[in-house]
Amino acid sequence: MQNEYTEYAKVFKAFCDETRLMVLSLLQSGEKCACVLLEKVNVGQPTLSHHMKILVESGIVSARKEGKWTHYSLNESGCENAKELLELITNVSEDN
Amino acid sequence: MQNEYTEYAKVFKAFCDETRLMVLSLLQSGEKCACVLLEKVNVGQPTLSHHMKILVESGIVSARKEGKWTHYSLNESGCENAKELLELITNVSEDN
DNA sequence: AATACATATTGACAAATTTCAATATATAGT
DNA sequence: ACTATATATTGAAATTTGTCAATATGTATT
Repeated sequence: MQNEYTEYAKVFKAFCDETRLMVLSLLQSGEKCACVLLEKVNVGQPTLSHHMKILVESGIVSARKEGKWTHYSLNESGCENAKELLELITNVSEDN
Repeated sequence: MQNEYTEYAKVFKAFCDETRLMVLSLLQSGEKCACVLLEKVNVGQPTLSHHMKILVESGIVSARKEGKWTHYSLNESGCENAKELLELITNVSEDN
């Protein structure tokens, strides 16, 4: 294939791994640095880094570098976009 | 792991494959039988059947058997549930 | 500049997912 | 009962994803 849905799927992939969901849940209470996330989540540092990359690339999470640290936070417009996509794909059309 | 997020992830997995997104999009205009979906989607019959199983088990789609045919449709409460989960996981908490 | 620390990248392996061919099941029509 | 049709299941191959160990990069501190 390789169509519009490929792009949509990429967004939803952000949400279909339990480690990523856990990270998102941690970010709901505000920006967190990678080292804090690492303490809470049960994976090694390179694995977390990999998941953060997926979250950032899907637009759901923002990264802010500050000295040695990387601070992550929910990207509100990215989250909005995900919600809109979900609406788009699940809403029943009027003229059924 | 194996926690609440495992269950959430299962719901989002329904949306993270482009074939499944295409099927969902087809179902937006109303119930369709598997044979109709098969014509539109670029995978073989066993593969479609596999995807439909995932969609049904995630609660996003309902199946209705009628004679030889299986008719699939969007399950509105399942879709609602998915939207609520997405809210739940992306909403920034007040007391940030 | 040397060291320590935080994070990212690479490469390899393991596990999960997608796919198909072959086959099974179930129903309808003859 | 036989045949045709629609869908499901099984088993295997191919692909993708998640994981870790090792290493690289980049920043701060001494």
